[in-house]
Amino acid sequence: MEDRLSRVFAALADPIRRDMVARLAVADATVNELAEPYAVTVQAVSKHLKVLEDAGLVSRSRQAQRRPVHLEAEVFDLMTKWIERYRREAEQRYQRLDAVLAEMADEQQTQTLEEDAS
Amino acid sequence: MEDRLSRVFAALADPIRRDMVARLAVADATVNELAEPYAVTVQAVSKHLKVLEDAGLVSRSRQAQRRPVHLEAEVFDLMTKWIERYRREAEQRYQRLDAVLAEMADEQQTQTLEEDAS
DNA sequence: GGTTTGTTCAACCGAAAGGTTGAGTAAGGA
DNA sequence: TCCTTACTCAACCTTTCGGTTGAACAAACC
Repeated sequence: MEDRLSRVFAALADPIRRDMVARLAVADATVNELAEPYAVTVQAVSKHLKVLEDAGLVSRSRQAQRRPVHLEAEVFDLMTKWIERYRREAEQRYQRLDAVLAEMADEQQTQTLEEDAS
Repeated sequence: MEDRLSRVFAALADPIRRDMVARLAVADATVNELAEPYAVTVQAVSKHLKVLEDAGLVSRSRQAQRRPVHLEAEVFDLMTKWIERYRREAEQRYQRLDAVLAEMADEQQTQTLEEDAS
């Protein structure tokens, strides 16, 4: 799974990682702060952060022994663009189908009216 | 990974599945049609489709022996909403930081001007 | 210099993911 | 009825994932 988009989607497929992203949207946090609410070891959280970092979703600086984690909002654009593109196509197709069905209904009604008239 | 959002993100973390979604955005297709371009067996593609179906991204009907696959565009909203929510928060926070930095720069300049005046 | 705090690295484990082959089912066509 | 087409199920294999424990490193603190 080497490509960027795959890494980003995979990173957000985990509930703990999504929750960390949600919390990081509010404020930067250290590894220990992030680990606190979850029923897993701090090492596990450290691994989760590596996944998020490899996906480009977060960056880490250094502050004494602490490694504050910061959310990188730009990466979200990648996903949004991908999603919106295909959703739009699919919706347009759906609307075309609706149009075709409406046209067929119209024709049907015209036929019925002609029958009534005869 | 029982929750809906996790299943959707996980489903789209695979390049083959993302490509299938891209093609299904253009037109419905059967399992064999979908399998054709990839260097994997049709059974593997069948498994991929099950993943997409469990995530609610596609639905399947029946047409003689064929099982046409159809893209369900609504599920994309779930993801988009999630992404946009946290991106917006993170961006606002970034802009607040910008404002603080700008303010600090202003104060710095004011101080410099005062020093110049004295 | 030794200890505490914050974090990562390494080795391991069980479960799930993504692939295979081979057999089974379901429905049209000869 | 038999054959072919379209697809799924079952069993298996290998790699990755998410977790663990235990040790190591890095920087403050006493």
